Amino acid sequence: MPELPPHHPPVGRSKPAERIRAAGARATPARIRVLELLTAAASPQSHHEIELALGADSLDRVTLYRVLDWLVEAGLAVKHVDERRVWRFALASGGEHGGHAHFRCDCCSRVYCLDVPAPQPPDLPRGFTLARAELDLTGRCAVCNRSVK
Amino acid sequence: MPELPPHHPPVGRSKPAERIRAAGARATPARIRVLELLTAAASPQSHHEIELALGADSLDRVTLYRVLDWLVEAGLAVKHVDERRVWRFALASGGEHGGHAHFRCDCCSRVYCLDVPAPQPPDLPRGFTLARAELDLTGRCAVCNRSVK
DNA sequence: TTGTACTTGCAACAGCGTTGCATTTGCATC
DNA sequence: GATGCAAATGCAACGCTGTTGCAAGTACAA
Ligand SMILES: [Mn+2]
Ligand SMILES: [Mn+2]
Ligand SMILES: [Zn+2]
Ligand SMILES: [Zn+2]
Repeated sequence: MPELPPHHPPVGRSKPAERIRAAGARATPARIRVLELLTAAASPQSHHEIELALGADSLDRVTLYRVLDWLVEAGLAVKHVDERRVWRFALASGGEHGGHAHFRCDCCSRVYCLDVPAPQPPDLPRGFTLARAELDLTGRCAVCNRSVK
Repeated sequence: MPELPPHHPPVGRSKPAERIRAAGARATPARIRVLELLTAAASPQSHHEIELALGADSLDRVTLYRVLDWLVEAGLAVKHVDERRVWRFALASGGEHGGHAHFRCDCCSRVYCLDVPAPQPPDLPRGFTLARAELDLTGRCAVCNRSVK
């Protein structure tokens, strides 16, 4: 097994196992596989989509929920509800989906990353604290529009 | 019972029963009460909140779901999921909550109407059609911030 | 290699919403 | 005002997404 190179890549880009240990937890197969999968994903993934992607030798349902929750707690992932009341998970801001807007298809529920910058956070009433400001776009995607032409 | 005045008010503002019949359905007590309630509501309401507001002589749970769904189908209301994966209902765009942004508290899940104009809808990729563009703000509200001081 | 706290898997559960079906009711028509 | 019927309701059973409790297994520090 090769030595680590003298200079590690930045944490946000290091290997899954390292990133998990850096967050103070054990690098288990479950966490590694899920983190790899989210890293490769082109859009936010639902629990169900991840289960399918993991294939036959999937994790236990509950374990997957716990892995996903841990990734969020650890700051490695973010989760949002989609218009079907399902959580969708993506790498956290340092990762992929922090700086741009997303489009959610009402019909197929797919999520698309757009080349639209995140909106300017507005002033809030006294006493409020902002965690997140997102431009939320919904409608029908090209795929669905074609099939109902 | 007094006669109708010679000029009706515009449909969007007429009495609940009229608005319901104008949408081609029967003006039942269930629909009238729920529509009145949404008209008076200061922010988008969940199924549960509406049940509580209706009080002891509430509707059947399922009937309330069906009334709410009908209101949406008929274009009289809009529904969105909140961060707890619960549907929230508000009068449709002609109504109250079309022209401004909302703040959702991650802690208590309340929805606040803000004095921030709705965002400019951006250009979408070819083949996509936009149904809704919303500025989605989340964080902690003043009430929750006070109680955890 | 060993010990232990952290993870996992399984079963049971909970919340929110939906479906099927028998009964009731708004309202168009007479 | 009475009549008839499609539309709306109430109730029970169900489904999907996510959670909790607990015994068994495992990563990794020592
Ligand atoms: Mn994205
Ligand atoms: Mn509003
Ligand atoms: Zn689509
Ligand atoms: Zn709050």
